[in-house]
Amino acid sequence: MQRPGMKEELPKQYDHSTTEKRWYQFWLQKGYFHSQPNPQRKPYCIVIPPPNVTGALHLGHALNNTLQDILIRQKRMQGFETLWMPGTDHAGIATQAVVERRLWQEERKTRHDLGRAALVERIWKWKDEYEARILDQLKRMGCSCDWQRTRFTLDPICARAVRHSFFRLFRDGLIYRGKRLVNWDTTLQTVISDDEVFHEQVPGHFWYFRYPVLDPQPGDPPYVTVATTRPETMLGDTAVAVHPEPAAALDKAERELANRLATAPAKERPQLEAELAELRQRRSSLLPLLERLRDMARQGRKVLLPLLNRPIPLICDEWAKPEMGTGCVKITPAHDPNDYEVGLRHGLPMINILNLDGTLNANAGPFQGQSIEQARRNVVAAMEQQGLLEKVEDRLIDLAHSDRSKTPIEPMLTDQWFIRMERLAQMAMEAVQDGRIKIIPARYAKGYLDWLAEKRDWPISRQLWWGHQIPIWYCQTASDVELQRAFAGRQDICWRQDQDSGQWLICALEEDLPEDAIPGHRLRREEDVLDTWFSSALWPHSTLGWPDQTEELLYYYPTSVLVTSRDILTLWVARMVLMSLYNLGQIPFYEVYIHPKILDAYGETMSKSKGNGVDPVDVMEKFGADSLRFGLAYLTTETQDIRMRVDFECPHCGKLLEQTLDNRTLPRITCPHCGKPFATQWAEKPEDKALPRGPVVSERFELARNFCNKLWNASRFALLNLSGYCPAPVPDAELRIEDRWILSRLATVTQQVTDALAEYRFSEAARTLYEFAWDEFCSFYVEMLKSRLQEQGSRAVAQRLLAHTLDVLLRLLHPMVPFVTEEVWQRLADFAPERGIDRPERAAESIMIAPWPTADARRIDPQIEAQFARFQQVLRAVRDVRARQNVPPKRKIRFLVRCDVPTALLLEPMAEYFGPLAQAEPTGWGPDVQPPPLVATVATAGMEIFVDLAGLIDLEAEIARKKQELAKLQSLMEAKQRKLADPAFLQKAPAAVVQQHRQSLQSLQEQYDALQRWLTQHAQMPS
RNA sequence: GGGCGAUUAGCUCAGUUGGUCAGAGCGCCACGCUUACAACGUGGAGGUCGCAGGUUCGAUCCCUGCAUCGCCCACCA
Repeated sequence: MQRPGMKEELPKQYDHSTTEKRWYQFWLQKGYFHSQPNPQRKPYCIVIPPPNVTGALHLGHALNNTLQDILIRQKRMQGFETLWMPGTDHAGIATQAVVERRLWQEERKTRHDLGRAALVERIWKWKDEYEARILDQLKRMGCSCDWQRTRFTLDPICARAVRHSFFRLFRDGLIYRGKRLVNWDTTLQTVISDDEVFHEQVPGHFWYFRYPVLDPQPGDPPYVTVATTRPETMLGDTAVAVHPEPAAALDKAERELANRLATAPAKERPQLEAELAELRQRRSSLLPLLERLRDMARQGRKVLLPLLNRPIPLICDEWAKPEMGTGCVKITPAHDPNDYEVGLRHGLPMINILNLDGTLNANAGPFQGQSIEQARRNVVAAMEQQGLLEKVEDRLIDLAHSDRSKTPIEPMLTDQWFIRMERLAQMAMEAVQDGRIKIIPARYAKGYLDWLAEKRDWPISRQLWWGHQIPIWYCQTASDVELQRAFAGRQDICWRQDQDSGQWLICALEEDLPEDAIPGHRLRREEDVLDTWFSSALWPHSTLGWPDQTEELLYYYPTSVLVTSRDILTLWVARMVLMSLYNLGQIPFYEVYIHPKILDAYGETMSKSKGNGVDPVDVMEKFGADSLRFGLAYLTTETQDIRMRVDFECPHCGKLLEQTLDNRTLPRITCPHCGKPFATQWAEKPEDKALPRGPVVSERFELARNFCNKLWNASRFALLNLSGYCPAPVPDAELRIEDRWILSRLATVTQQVTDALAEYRFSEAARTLYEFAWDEFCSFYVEMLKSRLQEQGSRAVAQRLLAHTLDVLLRLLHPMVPFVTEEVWQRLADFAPERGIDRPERAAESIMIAPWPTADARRIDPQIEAQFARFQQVLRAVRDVRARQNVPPKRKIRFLVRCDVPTALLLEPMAEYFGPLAQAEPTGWGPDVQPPPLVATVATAGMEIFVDLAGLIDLEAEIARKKQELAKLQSLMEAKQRKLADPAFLQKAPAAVVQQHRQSLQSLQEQYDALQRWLTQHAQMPS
């Protein structure tokens, strides 16, 4: 394919809209993104953290993928065989929930109305739509993924890896089925993992219930009081617990409190003292009762569970804390995690009172069929009616909610599948502990290790329809012999007896089993699907073709780095590590880079549901993809999250309106500037949707947009001045000071950027390039080339240097701003197809595949850089005087520099640049210059600059200013002198530092003297 | 309760193996459309680097405590 056509004229402003699509197509058609195993090169591979197909990408994804593309593009230029594996995640619960919600909103249907197959079909449609949108977003950002390899966690390749992993785990006894108390989401009707639960404080109550004592003996209390925040659970109570050693427990609590009090800061003391007093009070009032109850429990006494009139035992268990509540605790093993443990310890019945939809079941007796809320009210009312409600307290309750449906979690006893973590977690910990996997920044390793150290078994079954169905078939009736006969010689089938139910659990590797796989018996397939993280955990190797030993797997694995944000370090990263170690005996990646999170102006993470999410496409349409990318890289520092104020942009008048907590979820907003309404992402009603949409953008991308424009214009200057360019080596002898300076700086910057990217210091790389390109290349070098390009004699060399410097700069910038650099690269090729000042070579047909620059250490010249800094100092001083004295811009001024001979020798060759850069003309430099009578002076270290201001100067103002400066210098000098008079400093500080301070004082003294001279001289002059 | 991070100019944030590094962008002020760029140029104002101690010849940087904010994990009948 030919290079796509470019408009001949160069617009003054860089127009991203006309270039981005063109070059992306060009790259695609050239096949640059595609990677094949190539033994001649080293591999570099990143697997994308697959975005959920739940919805479109927001700025957090944009950041994640920008950083990956920067790494990938740089490594590609560095000559690695570079593969960026793209794909998306089916995100089981989240996606099904979104589709179900929409089904309900639009058609008032539940998933049961539709049935499994139809619902799954709908979700596939949703997936197709959003996957396309997501991939399009990535492409617009310029991501150089190998699209030919795009995967989806439910596609056949991933599904095969899931089946193989499950089969191996099951065969090895690492997967089991068991009754467990799980987090039940009554809305979605599925179990969710602890990690999908969030806690929220809600106002609630503390109800005190009385349970009558059965057959009270003399001295027994008539009833036992227990407190609860969930009254309805009493229907499932199977015991009341009291501490076995209440006195000892109270002593211990008291000791602990006293210890805390001893070390507590004054502020917390009153609080602690109050607690201590209360504890002592409680001891005297409650202890006899608790000890009595303890004795009763030991005797096997019972209480009567009201409403259901079920006798339940009093038991002794340490879970009942005498210092809390009433000192006694009701035990509901089937609906509370702690009670469940108690139930296991005491062999208590576990009575489930809930149906899957959150209504009460037959075990709830008269409350059957009621919702939890109804039952709660009715239970309380009934207890009150029977005189068994002692009191009610208001209280804030930390309630567990489902992250997916936002409904309160009900702990529920159900059959679930688990993975034993003991061994797997250990392996995953060791991989990080022994340094095989490096987590960057290192502080995140702790969270990873702590989480794994708990080694809690991983619940992997979900009662969903969208996902990988668990490849298990149940058979109740067959015998072991029949199984062996039916599956004789089949390596791909294994089975085990379920401990609880006694039925066979049969696992099949790749083929699904028919109902009649065992003659004379019926098999029933497990309906549950696997937790989404199960397939995500396989992502690095499943996408490369495992379980087959594909060429790709052998070549690219382990992958180079995983780039992600900290919140899924455990959920995803840890699980990838352990599954990879289990399946392949290899780590999945060498490094894990954790990048910052993007927060809104209020410090909240961005999410679509909050309404503060920003579509990167909005940002790109306004600022361009390069600006999005550069802006994000510029903000990616090691410690800070990225806080970003976002604004609505009115589609009518273009003005910005800050997004606030109040307006961010409105479906339509009326622009306060022009009074016209526009739609937001929340628009659903037809009349809202018909309005033009107001995109959400952030002014934090302006810096990057301006930078791209600056780069564009510097390039534009180059292109306008390269006609007649002729490549040739430039010998050192032909280099001028400014050339040696820019080449030295270029080499330094090359090294700095290369190092920064190697260590994931994106912000530093971006800042280094920003400053070099703007403050050095544009502000000085290009300015100084202007006159050289005008003159025939110097033009050719100047062109070679210009082309070369721009060429290197473009390559260094390309990973961050791929589009504008390619646009310039291509145009540059028209004038200067061969570039370089040592040995000019033909430039690559695309900057994407041009070699990454290497720092030429030979060019680094600190002396020249220091000398050039001198020149800049003089220039700044002259400009300063001009501005201060309000010298009209076109008026030329003259100046002298009093300095030593070496400095004068340096300044000499720069003389001609003071004209174009400062409208100034040097009339002499050296130790013996004679300043004219009326001058403005600037004294800097080692130099005194006199600007001739005859007829221009505002003497009064200048004198006032000088006096101020004098005072400032004086205080600086005094501080210095004090320091240099301090024997401790002289004795202990390194000699070099002392010397530095001496020089510094001397220089201050010179400046001071110069000012003094000027003041004495001008004080007598008539103004 | 445990852990992690932050606190620097009006705003958003860099920075430091502890010694002229107190910086950038935006905003503000003054002057300029000078033949790459007003999305620009030149110059300027603006900060006892959260507070209090400590270590050190020397602390914005290291240590301790405190305050405020954010995040993660655990947990409260």
